[in-house]
Amino acid sequence: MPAARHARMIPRKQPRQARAQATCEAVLEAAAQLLEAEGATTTTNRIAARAGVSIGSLYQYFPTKEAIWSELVRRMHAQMLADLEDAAARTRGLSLEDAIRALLEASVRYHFDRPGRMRALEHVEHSLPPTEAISAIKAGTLPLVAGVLARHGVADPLTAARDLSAVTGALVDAAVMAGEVEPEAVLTRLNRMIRGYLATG
Amino acid sequence: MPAARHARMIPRKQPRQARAQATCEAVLEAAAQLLEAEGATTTTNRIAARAGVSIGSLYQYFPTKEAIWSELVRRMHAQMLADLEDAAARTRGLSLEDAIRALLEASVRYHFDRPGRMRALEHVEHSLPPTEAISAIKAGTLPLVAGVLARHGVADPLTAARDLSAVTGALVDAAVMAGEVEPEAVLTRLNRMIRGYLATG
DNA sequence: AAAGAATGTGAGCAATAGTTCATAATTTCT
DNA sequence: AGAAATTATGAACTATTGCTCACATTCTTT
Repeated sequence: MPAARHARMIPRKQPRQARAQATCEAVLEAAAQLLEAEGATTTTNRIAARAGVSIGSLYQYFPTKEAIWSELVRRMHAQMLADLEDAAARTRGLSLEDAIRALLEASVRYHFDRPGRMRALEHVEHSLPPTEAISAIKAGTLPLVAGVLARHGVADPLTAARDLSAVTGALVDAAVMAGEVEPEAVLTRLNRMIRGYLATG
Repeated sequence: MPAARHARMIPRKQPRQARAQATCEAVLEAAAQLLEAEGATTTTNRIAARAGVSIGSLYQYFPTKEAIWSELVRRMHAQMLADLEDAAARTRGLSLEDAIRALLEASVRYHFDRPGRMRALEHVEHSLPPTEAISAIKAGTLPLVAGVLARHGVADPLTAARDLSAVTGALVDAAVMAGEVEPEAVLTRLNRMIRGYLATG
């Protein structure tokens, strides 16, 4: 990580024209592709090149390389939260089992959608200074799941929600890495686990 | 990642005297501490400094920085395998439930021992070229667990072993990150999950 | 004690890659 | 059309850092 002389803390410009917006999106998409293919050590110059944009343009909208990863991570979590909110809204009146199945389906399908990208983003997130924008979103995800669980009488819903998300992510990752391509099979196994987890006594 | 001119592929020297062995150990311990504290971007010069050794000495025994991470990861997996073998040996004649409890206990306690270091090592492993030495150890871990499961009549023991290890690691990590300090509580929840997972029908 | 082997040292090389800035091109505004 | 604002460019600067090597020190052997 050479040179970071003056450490700019805020983005330089907000894109005002559609052209600038397109530049931002191109940078983000190129960054995501390179992150997945080469990891976080890919260079800003390579990102700009793949985006078909000059390195100067990149730095007009992203103050540092980390800011690019940060925005990608933020979007991932935002998308996930939206999907979960969507699923949670549909759980009214459902049995606990069906409610959980709905939440799981949203989560599992999301993980299965672009497993490589998801993994890579989760990976960079660990080596990123925690952003307010990201923390806010993540802070919303757990209570959302916990709320559904609580409404169905699950004890210690916050811990349960935490356990469930951890287990879901891990199982899907392991399955994908082992070459599984069928979300259904993973969902079935997950459901068995969670049924056991929630079984009282 | 500047300068890597001639890309040495084999270690330079094997330590022959006790003094050299101590140097190696000091480097590895310093590297582990710095990895946990600062991540994989910590510098070789810092590692040498903390080890109380000159940078030249470090490079006498480790051809590259990655080789240091690699050896740390190798040792982690070796230790884990040893613990699991130990536990597996004790499962003869036990019920499925007790056998799994024995394996889980070994795994959970290991994860709880130095959670930060474990997490950091698992993290670097992803960004490391797969070593033969490491692959060999990992290739032994799964069949070991699968063997115990198979002996107790579990269907698809390899998948089950994979699922169980993934879930165990994830649940412990999540619990530790959330501030839990009691292995027992995590073990209890894990056992409930796994009982559900293995329940037929 | 002397030779030879093993180990330790650290200033400095070489290359990388994050970031800037002076300038040009394009779009929007009046 | 002209002015002003926005956006794009990319050569180059420079801090960083993985790693080497010529030399000094310590240990082992005979």
